[in-house]
Amino acid sequence: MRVSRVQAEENRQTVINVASRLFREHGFDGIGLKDLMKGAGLTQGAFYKQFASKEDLAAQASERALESASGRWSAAIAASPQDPLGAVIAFYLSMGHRDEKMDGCPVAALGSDAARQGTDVKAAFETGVTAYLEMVGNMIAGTVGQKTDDKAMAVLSTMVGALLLSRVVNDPELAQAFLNAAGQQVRETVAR
Amino acid sequence: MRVSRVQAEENRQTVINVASRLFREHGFDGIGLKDLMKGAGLTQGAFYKQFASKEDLAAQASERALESASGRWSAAIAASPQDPLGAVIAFYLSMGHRDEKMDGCPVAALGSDAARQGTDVKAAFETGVTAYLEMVGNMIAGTVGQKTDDKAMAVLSTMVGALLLSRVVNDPELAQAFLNAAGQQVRETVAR
DNA sequence: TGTACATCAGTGAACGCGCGTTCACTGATGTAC
DNA sequence: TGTACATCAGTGAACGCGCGTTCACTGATGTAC
Repeated sequence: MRVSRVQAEENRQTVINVASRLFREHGFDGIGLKDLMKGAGLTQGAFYKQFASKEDLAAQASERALESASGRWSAAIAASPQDPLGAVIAFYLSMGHRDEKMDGCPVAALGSDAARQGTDVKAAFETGVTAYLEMVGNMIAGTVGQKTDDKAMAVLSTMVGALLLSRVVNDPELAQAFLNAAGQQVRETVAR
Repeated sequence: MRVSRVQAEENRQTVINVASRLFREHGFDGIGLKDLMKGAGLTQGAFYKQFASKEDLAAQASERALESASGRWSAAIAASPQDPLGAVIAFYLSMGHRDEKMDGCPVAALGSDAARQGTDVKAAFETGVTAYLEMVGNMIAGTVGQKTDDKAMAVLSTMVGALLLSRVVNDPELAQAFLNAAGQQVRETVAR
């Protein structure tokens, strides 16, 4: 039956939020519309009243996931003004983050998938990644030497790569070693 | 009809080789057994005479992809004994590599997917990644300071992350900037 | 070496299933007067 | 403010399709003598 406009918009946002988590956990191809809608307390038939296609939702969910991840970075930075880099490293390069894809970095969780998607999904990632870069750039600004932008891109690359590598191996010790080595290099890069 | 044992083994290897390329291009969930077998000149019915399941093939194809990628590294290193690092950076952190997933690094192409797979696929990645690390470690051995293992892990993380990031954005200039920034940082890390 | 027979890699159709998408219908919401 | 009607978010079944897997069958290969 019909539902108020406010309720409909709320439902729409819930679907996007749920999808941003379930896509990160199972991949774009690893979860169907039926389960995505069920996660939001709706049935699959309602899907096409809100979204043009599954790929449309994938793009909006990617955007949401990246916003949410940005929020975690800025919260960590704001909470530790004396050592923002340490705070970011502590949550991003942790075994907890490795084992929790659903609420973690979308680039590590969905990067390989996103590379195969269309322009809209990549646009969402591009916007999100640019926001990450700005945040990282602000965090490390003031250091001398090499351009801040380059440093920010290198730092982000190292952190994303280490998290991804930590997830594709079984051995927790090797996973931890990647996270540690990346944290050390990031500190050195920023201090350089 | 029946085929000689030699031919059967040859067919099996062809399927693994084809799968190692098509999985990298489309993801584990993005291509079906019918197309994988067709790529090897066979029909889908023959699949279960050679493999226990699709996941079994995924594990073997992952192993093959990582071996093939390792071969490219060692070839680049062997071809440029005066500047092995430069040779590795030149092919790995290039727009050509960004645009060619099928023959490229399996960690960037399938890492997010592999993180969701079972123990066998991750074991293949772990073995391959360990081989990568040994090669990188040998390449940068002799440098002073921080442990070689840590440097190798940091270098690999940076390169994988930069390639992945270069692929999730639409803008070729931003993609190129990630590759450049990563190359620069890798050189500095190794020289440190 | 030659013959008879068992083996089994490969074929192609079929299985049940879940996918993304469409659609007729429902009934509360929103609008017009 | 109250009434009549149009709108449309959500339901649940159905669509065609391709998926991973199974299976009866084929006929060349490999083996036993």
